[in-house]
Amino acid sequence: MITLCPRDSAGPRPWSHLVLRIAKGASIYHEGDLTRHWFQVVSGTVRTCRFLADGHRQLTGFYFADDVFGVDGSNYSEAAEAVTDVVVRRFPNRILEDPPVQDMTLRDQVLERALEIARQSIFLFGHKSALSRVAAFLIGVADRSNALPGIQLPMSRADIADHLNLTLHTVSRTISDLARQGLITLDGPQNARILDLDGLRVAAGEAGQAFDRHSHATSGAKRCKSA
Amino acid sequence: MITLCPRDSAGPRPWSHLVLRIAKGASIYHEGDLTRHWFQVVSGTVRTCRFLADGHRQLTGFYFADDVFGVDGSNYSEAAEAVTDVVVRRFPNRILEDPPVQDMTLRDQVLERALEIARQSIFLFGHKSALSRVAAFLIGVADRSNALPGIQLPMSRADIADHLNLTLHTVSRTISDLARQGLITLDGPQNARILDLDGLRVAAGEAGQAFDRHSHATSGAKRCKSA
DNA sequence: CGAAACCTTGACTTTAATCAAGGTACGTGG
DNA sequence: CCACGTACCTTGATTAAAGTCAAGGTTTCG
Repeated sequence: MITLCPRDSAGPRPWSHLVLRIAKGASIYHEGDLTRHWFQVVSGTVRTCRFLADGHRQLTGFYFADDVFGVDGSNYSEAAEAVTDVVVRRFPNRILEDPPVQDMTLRDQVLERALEIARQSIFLFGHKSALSRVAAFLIGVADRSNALPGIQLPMSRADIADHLNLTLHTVSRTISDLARQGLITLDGPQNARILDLDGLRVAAGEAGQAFDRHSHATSGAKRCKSA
Repeated sequence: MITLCPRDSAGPRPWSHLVLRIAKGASIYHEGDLTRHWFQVVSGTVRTCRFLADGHRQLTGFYFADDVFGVDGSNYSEAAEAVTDVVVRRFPNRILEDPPVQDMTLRDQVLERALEIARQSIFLFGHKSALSRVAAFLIGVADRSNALPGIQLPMSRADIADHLNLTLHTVSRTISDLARQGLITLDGPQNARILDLDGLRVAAGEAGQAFDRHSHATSGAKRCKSA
């Protein structure tokens, strides 16, 4: 976890930031806006999204407590919106651009975290079926919260669908299926609990137990001729 | 573009690196290996990939001349393989970890570029149909090469398929369709040319001409309550 | 208490995957 | 130089999966 709050640090130069409250559904910034700030979630859930010409919406990420978002080039390549009522810390972009004081690694930490989150999103799309994609999503959300085996799903089915490139119908059906199979249990639409994590991993195609990743004689990929 | 080659710089501390030649199909590093180095493509094409438990292969990116790859945490989260015969520069990871000399921005530049490439991969998956996904892929490859309107496709149809989460059949059919529609023309499987870029953008669902991205009254996203 | 927003499920349609066959280009060895 | 084998690409027919259309249920909030 990245510790960004200057209140808790003994460093010589506290970073000034604003704490903002944003209502559920409100926009935090738009795609194309100048990147004057970046943000860290204090509480609640944020989504980043883009709109395609055909009207489709793509959710590129969900951000929970302590997650950082809004790190981008000169203009935001995606919008950010509040999934729930949200409290965020807003940092001026400048503190990422300042010459290093002694914590030159701040920008690096933030970039690394952003890259890690982006890679997780990419990995989601390696999953072929709706079942495996939803299962992988649930595992991912569970991993990032500290309430295991509980899973909080503050976002709507439509949000999940636009994140996984499925329809809300398929998402709903698939979650119901997972519950029917006994891998999870639902206590209302926003509140799930994992009953069988290994089973869920198998459903996600990510191996529940031991798995030799070198055993795949997949077409074309000649292995072990390392440089 | 990131200028990394110390030979061309007047800086006081040239970064030592090895130039490596890697044969087509050979592995450069494996998923899980310690990240002792990162790389920059000199010539040829590299792919990064992961294997899922069900045997599926996921290609998380293609890297062309000047692109940087292999920037990761303590262990590589994906393997890298040579799509063609390849020449790369290999840099010791250490030079990213050194305390800043005066070019403290090197790591930042590399991370930013990696993040940008990762985001482009994510955006690919915002596309619903096989047609729009393939079209977006072709545009992306064309953008990154400087041979417009030509498109070099050094990777196989299977590679493209595993990158777009489609089958090689669907990729092949879709490329044929695009040619039949007159948006591109093929001169052998690895060599395409864009005939109608706007048409291709429309096929990709990314708007060929003017497009008001604020006109979408998409469900749930209340806009313009900016913080 | 009524309306709105969201979730679930069923019936049918569309899309891409699978199964299958054949074609083309390239490299190797006779 | 040609014949063969291999790897890769294309296309057609069929099947499976997800999308679409439609209806009804639940929760929340005014």
